[in-house]
Amino acid sequence: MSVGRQQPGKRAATQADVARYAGVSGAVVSYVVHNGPRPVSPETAARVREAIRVLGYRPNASAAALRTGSSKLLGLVLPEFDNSIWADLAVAVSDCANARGYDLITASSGGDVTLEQQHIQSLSGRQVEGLLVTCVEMIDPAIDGVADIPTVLLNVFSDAPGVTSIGVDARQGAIDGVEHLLSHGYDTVGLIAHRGIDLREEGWRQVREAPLGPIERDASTRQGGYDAARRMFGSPDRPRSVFVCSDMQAVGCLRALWELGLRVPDDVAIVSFDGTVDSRFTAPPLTAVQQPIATMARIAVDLVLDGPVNGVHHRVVEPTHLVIRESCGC
Amino acid sequence: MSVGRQQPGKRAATQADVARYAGVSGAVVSYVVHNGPRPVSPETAARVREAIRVLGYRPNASAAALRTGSSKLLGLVLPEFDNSIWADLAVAVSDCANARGYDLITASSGGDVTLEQQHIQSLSGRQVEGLLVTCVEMIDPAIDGVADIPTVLLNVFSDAPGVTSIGVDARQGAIDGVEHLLSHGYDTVGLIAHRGIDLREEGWRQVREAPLGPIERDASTRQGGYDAARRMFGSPDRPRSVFVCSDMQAVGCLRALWELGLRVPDDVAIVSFDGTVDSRFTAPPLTAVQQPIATMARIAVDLVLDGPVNGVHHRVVEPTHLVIRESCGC
DNA sequence: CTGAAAGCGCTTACAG
DNA sequence: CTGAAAGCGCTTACAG
Repeated sequence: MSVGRQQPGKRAATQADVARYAGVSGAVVSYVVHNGPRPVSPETAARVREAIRVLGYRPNASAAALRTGSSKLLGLVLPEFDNSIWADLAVAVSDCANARGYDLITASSGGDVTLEQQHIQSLSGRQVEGLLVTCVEMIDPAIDGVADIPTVLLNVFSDAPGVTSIGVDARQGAIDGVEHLLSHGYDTVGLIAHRGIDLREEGWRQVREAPLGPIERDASTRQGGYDAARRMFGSPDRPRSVFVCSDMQAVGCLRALWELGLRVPDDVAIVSFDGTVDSRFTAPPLTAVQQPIATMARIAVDLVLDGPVNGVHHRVVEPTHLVIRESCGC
Repeated sequence: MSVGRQQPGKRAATQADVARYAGVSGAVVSYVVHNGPRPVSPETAARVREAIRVLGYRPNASAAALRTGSSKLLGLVLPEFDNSIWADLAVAVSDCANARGYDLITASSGGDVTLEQQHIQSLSGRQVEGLLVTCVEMIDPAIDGVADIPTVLLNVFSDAPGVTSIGVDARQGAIDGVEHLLSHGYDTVGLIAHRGIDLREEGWRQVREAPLGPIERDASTRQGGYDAARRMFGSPDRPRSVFVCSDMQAVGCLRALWELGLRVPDDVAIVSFDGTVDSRFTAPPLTAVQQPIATMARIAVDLVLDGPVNGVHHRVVEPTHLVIRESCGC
């Protein structure tokens, strides 16, 4: 059984071990591992490859990184993991990174600016070649002090000079979602919002002069959406429809409505924001303003790797896309 | 504005830069950064700290890793990310790692054994000090060849000598879930299972001599659960209750039942396996056999870091815990 | 086509 | 309490 061969304390083979075994110099080992930059005769290359196989040699990435200054590592900092939108982003970024030969270190700040700052410092110490940061706060001082690392802010709308950011037009997305509900003839559109400032909330306010309905703010979690919905729909003057600022909150909202015996979309119509896989499998499936996560991930990775990034104000805004499912009553 | 200070091309400060600025040797810089192992006078230390601050010095982790042989990096390989149970595991492992001063590189194999193998090789090249692997196959040859890295298999039930693994008693968990349904007096208990061999399926079979109900196998995703449920509950001889082998599949199943106009638990009672946060916020919330993910993550991290691990057959089995919610009809 | 050697940025005995 | 120096394992001009 192959796994049985695991033994404790075995020292990893080095380039020098391979060179000795194959009777060549370390340089040649490097040449065959990287297929260059100098040519190697087929016979020698074969001997080296055999030695690599026999000794189980894997080049020490730290040594290579130190020598070349290239760690082949990207860093991703997220507010939290327990939210499909960030989990989706992590997957998408990881895939893009891998496709370009990079590994990804992901760190979650739990919404704590201090922790976020620590992670960024730690990642920069690891000489990551690019840093993707989804800030806890709109513009975050933590990205300061890592000026030597190409950084892009994700899902944040910074107009600061010298900062590159990418995100959707959340205000317009919210407007699209709210107007879709209005187009169904619902007289009121409540809002379940995040805590803190949010362009989605601004979008909702902007659709009409007068408020469209009640607003409840809570955490961007299932529980937050649940609590907000219990408050909003527990009273008799509940709105006829609601725009929810994240899929996570919408999942909690759906659960609250179910408990209250309110049917979706018959009693309450819902449109949510994010369009993660969660929104496709609720009952009923959620009509949602979809963020193009995969596209944003790809652009962000390309940006940090191919720049220009730092010191350049570059602001990529991707459009959202309303996906009609059943929760809106279409 | 602090972020405005980002400039392109700035070279990161090195230990030598700090030493020069503070008028000390590199050794002293190292001593104050690590608070040892040699003492430094308070005045000198203060000067060094000032230099570090001014120059924005962050020690090069690659150089330190190369010198000490300790990368302070852990590796986690998962089948896929788009499943709450793995996302939860990634969070839990990341937290444990961070608490011990380690960063985590997470790689997802997408269920592909070749890709899994590549990731393991890549991670081992990065000199990760521990490797946590959730195998695509029950016992995986890919963990071979990295004998110098402490490795533990997660959520896998290997009796192979020389392999350390940790997971729940899935067979017993399934038995508990199925028996709970039977205790409600339901005459049939269907099974929505994973593809491939699965101890949960064995547990379900083991409860009675005769089959308890129909079985449908599909992917461990929301879509897989949805498809399986459509097949199982689309026919008139549908079971009165069902045990679903993962929360993801249960979410899809709930959606299918909703489409078919079947109420939970009145028409169909459900118990699922995993107990992730998803199971708490479905409508109705799912009674579930809960895996102690945080506990397993902690034990796994402690094992790879404090061993003994490789070459030792050590098999940690954690109990599951049935969490009663509403989908079972209690 | 191949080898000897420098140097990436650290940490840590060793000497003072 | 501090410094000079070796060496971790690579990659890459440079010389042959």
